[in-house]
Amino acid sequence: MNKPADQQKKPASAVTPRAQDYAQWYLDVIRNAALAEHSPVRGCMVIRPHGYAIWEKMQRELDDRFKATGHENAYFPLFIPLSFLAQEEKHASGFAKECAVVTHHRLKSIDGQIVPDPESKLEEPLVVRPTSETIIWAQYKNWIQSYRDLPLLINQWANVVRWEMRTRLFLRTAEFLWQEGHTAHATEAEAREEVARMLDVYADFAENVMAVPVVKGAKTEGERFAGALDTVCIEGLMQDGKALQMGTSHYLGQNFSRSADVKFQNREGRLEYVYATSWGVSTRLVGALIMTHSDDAGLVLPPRLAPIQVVIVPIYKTEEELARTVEESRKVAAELRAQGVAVRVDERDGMMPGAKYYEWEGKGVPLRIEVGPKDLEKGSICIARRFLSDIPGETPEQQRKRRKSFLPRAEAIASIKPTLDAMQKELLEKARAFRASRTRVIDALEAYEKFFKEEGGGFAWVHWAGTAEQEDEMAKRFETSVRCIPFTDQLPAEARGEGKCILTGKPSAIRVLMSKSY
RNA sequence: CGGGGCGUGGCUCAAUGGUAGAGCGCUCGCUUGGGGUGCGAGAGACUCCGGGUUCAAUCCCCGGCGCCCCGACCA
Repeated sequence: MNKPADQQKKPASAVTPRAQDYAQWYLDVIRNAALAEHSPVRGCMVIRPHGYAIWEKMQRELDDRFKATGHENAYFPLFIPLSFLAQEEKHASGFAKECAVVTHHRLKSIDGQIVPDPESKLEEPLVVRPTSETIIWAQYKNWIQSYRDLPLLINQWANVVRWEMRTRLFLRTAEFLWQEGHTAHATEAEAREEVARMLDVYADFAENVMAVPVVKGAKTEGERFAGALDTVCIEGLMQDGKALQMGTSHYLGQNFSRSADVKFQNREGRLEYVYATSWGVSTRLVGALIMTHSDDAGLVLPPRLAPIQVVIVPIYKTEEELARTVEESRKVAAELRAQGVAVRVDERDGMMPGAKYYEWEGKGVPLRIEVGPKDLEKGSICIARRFLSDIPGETPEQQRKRRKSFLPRAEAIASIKPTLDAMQKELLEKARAFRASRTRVIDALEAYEKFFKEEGGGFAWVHWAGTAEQEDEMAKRFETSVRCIPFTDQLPAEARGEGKCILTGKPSAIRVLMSKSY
């Protein structure tokens, strides 16, 4: 059996599914599945059409939720004058090491070499936005005078640049796409409500759209956003046992309104600085999606994010059969589209059906319909699912058979939407079951070490009362960190209650989430 | 910025101190079609760059550049 070169060479992980190798297999999948690749510009990524289509679907789902919570979209400049960044001290030092800086505005040919024209040096360098707080708040100063102007609820879809030392496709690239919400409020309470509301939006999106279960909680001081008083986040668990921060929402207090001098006159007529929040998610979510659901056959996409939900493959021998099966395929496609299902008919000629199956499975299409001469005779349709929950001991061959079902035409078409909905739920359940199998409540360092060094790791609920230095110690010894201090309702029942810090033995009121992370 | 690995047709990789070969992909023809059809023909490479050793370097040595992986930094 001949296979394409990119699959002949199986990654080591397919043979030895060691957790550590597994992640690399997924990163490999990203490339092989033609979602994205690194661009010639160091550390940047090129998102290919199939990958971008997933991001577009994410955008639409998120944008609907932002609108539903009263937000509007706007756009602010890519370039930030250096002095703006210097205004908020902690913010500036937090981003200082990772900024791209524009210093000239013209090129010149000197001795055949194209170089920045020394004459064109900018008086003040411009920073390519690593995030937009400073430039947005410089605008808000003009937009906010009275309590009647508040709350100001704005979101921006944009690209940002962070010149990281080390990049990872989808998880950390020099340039990435994201959305950043920046809101202004009259009171602290209102701003804090906004912070919580948007985190809930993210959690809802992660679980119900991405089918990735998440833990909501607060960051420790060391992991907080530069310039924030409080950072809350959602944390997901990837299949290699590492945690991934999937979204953050920050309470900024009056830090940015003070440095940008944004005051409003309250009902009593007194001037006051406004209260700020910011929140964002990025194309990293596409990485999260892949690393949560993919299997050895390639991507697995939840139906709600699949750019193509159903692919129809006509099967034929003769010209005449080709005409008939293609015609029927198009009819079925039209009927499904009328129901709002995203369908693609794969009419490529000269390609074996099997080759098409492999390709679409690799790209994560949830359902495949096969329309062949036998179906036309019997008035039936063959439906094949991308995945099923595993039955222990089952061979791939057996599962392949189990994944296919032959139904009468009308019944088959009626079953598509319910099946997609069911698959969406199953995927979340599958991810939940995986997370549960890799989650431990741990009280002793020996068990902790064993969990992370021998058992593949995952989420550990442990009591913690250590200092920032002691967090570093845990990082050095076990490569783990405090992912978040969970909201109390996020703790599993067996992890509730007081106890003693796993490292210092000091009393602790609540367990925190510890894990290795990206 | 440290530690490791690798640079050979478009891709994935072989081989050899005497200037290269396969699979896939691509083009053409036939064949085939419910899980990666089969056959034939064809196009396509100054073996990353610079220097050294040698009668002779893609191979050995030194330097550079680039890429990948692992750490520190981070969404």
